[in-house]
Amino acid sequence: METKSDSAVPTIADVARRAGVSTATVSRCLNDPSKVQPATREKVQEAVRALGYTPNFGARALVAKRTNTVGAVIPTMDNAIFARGLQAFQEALHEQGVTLLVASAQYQPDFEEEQIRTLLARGADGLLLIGYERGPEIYAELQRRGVATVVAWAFDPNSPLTSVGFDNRKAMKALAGAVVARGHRHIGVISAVTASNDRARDRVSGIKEVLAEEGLPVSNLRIIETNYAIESGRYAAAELLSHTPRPTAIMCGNDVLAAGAIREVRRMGYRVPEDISVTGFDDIELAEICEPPLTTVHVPHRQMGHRAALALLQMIREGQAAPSIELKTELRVRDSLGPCPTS
Amino acid sequence: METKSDSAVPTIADVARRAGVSTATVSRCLNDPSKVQPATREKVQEAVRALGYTPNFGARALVAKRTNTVGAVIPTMDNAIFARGLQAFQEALHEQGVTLLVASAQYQPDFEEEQIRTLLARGADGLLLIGYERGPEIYAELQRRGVATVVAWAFDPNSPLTSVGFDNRKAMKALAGAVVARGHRHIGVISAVTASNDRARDRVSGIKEVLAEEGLPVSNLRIIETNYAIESGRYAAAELLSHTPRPTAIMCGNDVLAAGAIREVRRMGYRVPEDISVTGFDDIELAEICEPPLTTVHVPHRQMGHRAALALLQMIREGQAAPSIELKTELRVRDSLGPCPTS
DNA sequence: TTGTAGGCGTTATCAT
DNA sequence: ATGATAACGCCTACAA
Repeated sequence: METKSDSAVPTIADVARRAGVSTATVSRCLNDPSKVQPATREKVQEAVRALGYTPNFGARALVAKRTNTVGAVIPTMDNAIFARGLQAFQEALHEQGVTLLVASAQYQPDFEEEQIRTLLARGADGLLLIGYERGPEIYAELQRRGVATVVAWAFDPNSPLTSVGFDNRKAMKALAGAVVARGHRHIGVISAVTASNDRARDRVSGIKEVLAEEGLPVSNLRIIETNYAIESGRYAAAELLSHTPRPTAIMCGNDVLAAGAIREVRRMGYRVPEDISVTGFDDIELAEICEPPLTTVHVPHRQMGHRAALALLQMIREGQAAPSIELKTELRVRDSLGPCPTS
Repeated sequence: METKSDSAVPTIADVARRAGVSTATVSRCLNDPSKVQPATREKVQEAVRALGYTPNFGARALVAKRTNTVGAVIPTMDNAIFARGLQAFQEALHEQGVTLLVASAQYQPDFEEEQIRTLLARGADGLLLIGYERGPEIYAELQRRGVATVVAWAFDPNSPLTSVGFDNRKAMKALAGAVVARGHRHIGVISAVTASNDRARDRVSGIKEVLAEEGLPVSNLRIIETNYAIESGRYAAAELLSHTPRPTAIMCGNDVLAAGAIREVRRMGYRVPEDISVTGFDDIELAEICEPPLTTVHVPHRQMGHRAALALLQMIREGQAAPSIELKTELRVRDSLGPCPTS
């Protein structure tokens, strides 16, 4: 048998009792200290401290509308691609007293839906999602709940959803242009699985478009889809190089795949970039420590996270959509890209 | 003026009304379907679907004891060190219908405390923490709340807290032993900031102990503390190599730092490992794609995450501490470590 | 098997 | 400036 207040989690009532005031006063003390006299405020704060009281979040969320929490559902935590942007996102939120809760969807659409619902049920005031691609029911649900939502890592001016990101297709086009300009005609592509991944799909489209514009047949492209991992990049590279005609350039959907590809290409005895050029996407730290350093598309991850946070906070406060923001990516031409070897 | 049920978030009452039953029946349907007749169950489920009803988490947490949520507070999301283990942790939880919420503490003790409280306030049934080092008040709070807690990435058989991890000191001793055995006498160390980071401190201790056992003066060690980033590894390496006597081996607190160090060492014109040996810690994917591949300590990240999840779930269910689990690390000797050049 | 009703901890609306 | 009290949405005895 336990007495109620014995070593249990204190409630606002315990604090009120100890401070000799009403629960309402305690509540005011916590939420708007200016509405209570310094003397009583002192008493309450002392009681709070002594008891180690923390407001029950559930109860608070039940009656208030705000939870000061936003959720982010990212495809994976397994590599650094989303880490930098998310870090900046969190920093900006924290400055405004908002807590970030992160859930990973492991690149599985139905799992992502589940995670979104989880965050919603927990009263997230806003949501950060990666890319546009998901079922319409989810969007309907978000709208019905009036949950502020920002899409990042993608940009679509025609979508009703606010996005803070960049045009993946355009970015990859620029890179593919640089590759083709160096004489490469047969290009291997290592992409993420494009089903239910609009970013990956857009990037591949960008490459295809460049080839089309150059009057090159799509058959000059050999595309392998795989999951994001260094090992996958190695396997894919090995396979690409076993084909005839052998590609002289391998364009990868991100830097992680590219790092694996470079490694494998060299292991097989080819030189980079003299024999084979390799490119990445994202410009994470890894890109610079590759040997040779990776030619890639620089994505302003921190800026993206920061501005996404500001947009989301604004939407939460004002209760209406904020304008989308297109961020510019930049080509980073490093040593992994060279001219096509004359065969 | 809005009608209450108009396009708002549905409550259990809405579902009950639509299904023509009481709220209690709906609740039972959701929590223990076997306690309600198939016919009514059908009606309720149809209403749930039609309305797109999701139970309000706050309300549920308020009255029930379980939230089926566990939280993890990790030092950073910025690199892949914790990613793999966390991924496995999440997978194991998800299999049991438990949701993982992640918060990052950015290697700041007070921020970590804040994040822990946030998770607690949100009713997390259990917590995964990294390392032992934090204030006693937090532990008191955890105990008072009866929140199941598991410490990972560290192992201390003497702590009352359950840990699922490995002995950082011992692991690094093994590696340092291998370095010294190859004749290295002057060793540079690039460590994470050891203040409030027991793992980093233990690793450095491991190196010191080996030197002591070999009868080498501690002054043969030159230690630089820095944050975890590839760039930091580069700067630190540059500084280490500018000292006299120049170290012949650089031991790093993790693979990320080591990758940066290798890059810089080579950029400065030294060969690895002929002139300078470099070692890492963790054995993340990066270790294998380094040039040359990194000698490092292999940490069974996925196993650690998996077993931490099982231990935590067990503690939540049984309401008492589970035994700690020590995982074995393994030396991975790759090309970045070579014999000390005879000077 | 199903319905009724009380209470979980908090905030907000009224009084005082 | 402070206190009483009615919600908030859900679960769970207890009743029927």
